[in-house]
Amino acid sequence: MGNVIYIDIVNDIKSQIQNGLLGPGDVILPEYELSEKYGVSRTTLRKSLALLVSEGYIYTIPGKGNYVCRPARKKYQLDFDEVESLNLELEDIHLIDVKVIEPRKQLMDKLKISHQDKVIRVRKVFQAGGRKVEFVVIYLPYEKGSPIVEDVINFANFYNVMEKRNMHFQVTKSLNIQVVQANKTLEEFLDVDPEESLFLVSQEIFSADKTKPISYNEFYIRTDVIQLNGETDL
Amino acid sequence: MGNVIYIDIVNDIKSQIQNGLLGPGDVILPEYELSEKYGVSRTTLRKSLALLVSEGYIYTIPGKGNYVCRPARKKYQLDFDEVESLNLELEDIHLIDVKVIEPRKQLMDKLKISHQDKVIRVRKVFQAGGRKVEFVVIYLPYEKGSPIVEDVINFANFYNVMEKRNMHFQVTKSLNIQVVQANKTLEEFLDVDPEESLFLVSQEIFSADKTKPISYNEFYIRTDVIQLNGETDL
DNA sequence: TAGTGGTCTAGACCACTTC
DNA sequence: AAGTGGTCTAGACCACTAA
Repeated sequence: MGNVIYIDIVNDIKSQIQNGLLGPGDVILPEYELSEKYGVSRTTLRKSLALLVSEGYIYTIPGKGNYVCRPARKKYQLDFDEVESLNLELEDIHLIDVKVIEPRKQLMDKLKISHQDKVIRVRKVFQAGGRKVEFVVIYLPYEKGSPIVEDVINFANFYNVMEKRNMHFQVTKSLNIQVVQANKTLEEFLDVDPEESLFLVSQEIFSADKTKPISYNEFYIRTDVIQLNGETDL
Repeated sequence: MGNVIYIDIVNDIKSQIQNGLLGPGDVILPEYELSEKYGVSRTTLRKSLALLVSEGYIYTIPGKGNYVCRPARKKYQLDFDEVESLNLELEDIHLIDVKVIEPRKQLMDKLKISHQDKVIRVRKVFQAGGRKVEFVVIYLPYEKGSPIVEDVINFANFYNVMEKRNMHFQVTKSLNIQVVQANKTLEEFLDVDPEESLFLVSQEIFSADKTKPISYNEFYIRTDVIQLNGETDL
């Protein structure tokens, strides 16, 4: 009984779903009947339905009708940033090396490049709390004279690179989170014990249309300096 | 140049933002001016703006105007389910015990209960690939005669409990992901080596309005049987 | 062919911000 | 008081689905 009609309608339909009055897969009354039932215009009624769709309660099949979704809420909003997700304040970023390398199979796959193409590899170590906490490897497809490499070297995270270059919202990113055992490289650059467990977050950055890979990154993080949080989104 | 006007407008404004023609914090033209500029009704124009808001490109201040967001895309859509996120097919669920316990401080905090309240603790072990891979601890506020306990015991994940009880979309959940060292309990029930690293996913389940805690759960998972994936959402 | 959702209009009234 | 976004209407035409 708020003062906004379309919200009232949303809540009414929600409660019908929650009470089991409307079960998963059921068809909802057609829009014009609903608009009559609630005594509102079809436009307003459709605004309510749009909200219910965006919140995952119903889905629409054009030409057929609106249907109740089955409950499937496994989605969480996760926040990850290679710098800001650390529990400690970053004290230093040390550049290990920048090298043009020949890609291995896995990398060729990730960056969608061929055997002849070259890749720029940037490796860094982040220091916090008086010790090395994160080992970062950034892979970029090699393009002659591309100025982005310098930015990647100089800035802590890709967000800053984007901001500097005025790249707004042009990328999509994906993450893979796992735990791996330290290898020789990690022992050397991160000062960890042999076979110590480390968080490995692999990140792929694409152009907005998901066709052109921009970068593939690996973040090896000490397990005691990071925890990730997620929340269901409405 | 599609055949849907409001999508064209969305793309036009998007490209203005991406080209830097519209910078973060800038005010967009007022709605009635935009509707004139594009030659559409204000209703249609507003549909475009609503889309841009939901995709994180702009935000609105009522009575003032629409503003361009600063780029801040650290959000990922993460999928987690205590059963389906495993790399292996689940073979067996073994119930260890069900016990009414007195809550410690941390648990009192999580479940928002007092010192006198009791808590039901359910512990299970999941088996896959011929070995124990996941140790599950479920905490529920004790309510006399609550039938939910039985469901929690019998079903593999909370999703199934919800489905059986016709609880549709009534909860919000949050996750915390970290890596912990095995303790005596884990050594015993999960057959892991002393101090072996384990994924720990802590899950809080609330009522939809986030006021009433329904359950607090801990999932200890062998690091080699799980990896989590996230993707930026548009 | 009838029913459904998808798009769009032209205009109305309101609440809030700013001056 | 003027300008802004928020809500709502009553109707139109279209594309798709199903019988």
